Amino acid sequence: MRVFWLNGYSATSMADLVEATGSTRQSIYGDFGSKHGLYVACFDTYREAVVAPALDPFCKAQHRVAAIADYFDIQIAHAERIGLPGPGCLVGNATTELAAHDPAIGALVQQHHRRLEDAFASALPASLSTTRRCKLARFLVLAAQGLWAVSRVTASAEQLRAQAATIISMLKKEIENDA
Amino acid sequence: MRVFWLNGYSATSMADLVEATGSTRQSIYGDFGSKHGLYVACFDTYREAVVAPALDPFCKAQHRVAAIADYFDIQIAHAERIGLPGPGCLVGNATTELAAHDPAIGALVQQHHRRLEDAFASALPASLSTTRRCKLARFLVLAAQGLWAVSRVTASAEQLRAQAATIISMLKKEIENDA
DNA sequence: GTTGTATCAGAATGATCGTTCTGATATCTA
DNA sequence: TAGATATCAGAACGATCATTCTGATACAAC
Repeated sequence: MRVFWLNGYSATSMADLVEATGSTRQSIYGDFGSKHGLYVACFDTYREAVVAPALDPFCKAQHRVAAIADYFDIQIAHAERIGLPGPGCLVGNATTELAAHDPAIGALVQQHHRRLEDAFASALPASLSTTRRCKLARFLVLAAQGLWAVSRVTASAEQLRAQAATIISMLKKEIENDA
Repeated sequence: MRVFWLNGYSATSMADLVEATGSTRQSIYGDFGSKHGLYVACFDTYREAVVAPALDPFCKAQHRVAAIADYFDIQIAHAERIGLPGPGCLVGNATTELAAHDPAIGALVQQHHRRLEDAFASALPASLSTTRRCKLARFLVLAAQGLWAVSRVTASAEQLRAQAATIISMLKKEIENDA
């Protein structure tokens, strides 16, 4: 997963995957059928191991805008730990590299966006209308994608934090204005 | 350029390029030296043929926030004309696919970001402080990247326009708040 | 008309790709 | 211990990759 995440699908060879997993070609083909099958499995793993924990706070406490700020903070801290410029978001990378040409991946990406959007929407104040919450949540999904893209070219975690702060600050102003 | 733009670097073969250009292998290698050389040349062409015209209004009239809205509108209209889901932004695609592994491309991407940031900053009101304008301009670069990423998975130009409208609306609220 | 120079399509090249096959080694069952 | 079953490293496969080479064709100048 880490290799796909960092290098993308096309630039990753089967030899890279064998080396990175410490497994064998035979086992990989036995378990996943093909390079593409392994990629899809990595996509699932990413969802469970990276996305789900990050979205967990959104389920536990609703209507808590701070959860959104936490989400960005945690993701940036994670990127910083891995090293910047970093791999960004596996789904974000798949969006630009594969989504248009691979319907299966395209569907997974859209599903991920919906999930992220729902999580963001649930964190927004109950006082806002559903359509309003939806609109802001969509904006946050877009902002998140932009942030991971930037994280692939910048070495500065501080810049990412500043960007996230701007996003959150703008969001709060929107909410205040609606109230 | 169009082939690289749509399919990315790795997924584009020399055969694809020969077919798309109507040229010959020999000519391509004679003029650009390698696939990579051609890609860099396409990057330059993209800058001149796509980015420069889009940024032109920013040079002509400064401190005009409407220029930012126009920028998004024009780019979305262009994407709609090409067909959605579309190729997004060549630079944005290069950011996720190549920037981390190819220093030359990484530098070009950063340079593009700076140029975009400067353009956005120049459109913001003179009443704002330089640091404030810089911060908002950086946000807009991030938002633009997010928007082109979304444009690679959505078939709806209307959704893109709605997203752009949200961004502009938030920006205006920020500006009002600062005044 | 002949010679020199581009330009051309397409074959050749070595490398690498994803995928499969081949035995050898290890692990388990009885 | 004997036999069946996984698991292993690595060779082999055809396809495709970027790149180079080969002649043939078209056009230039003299």
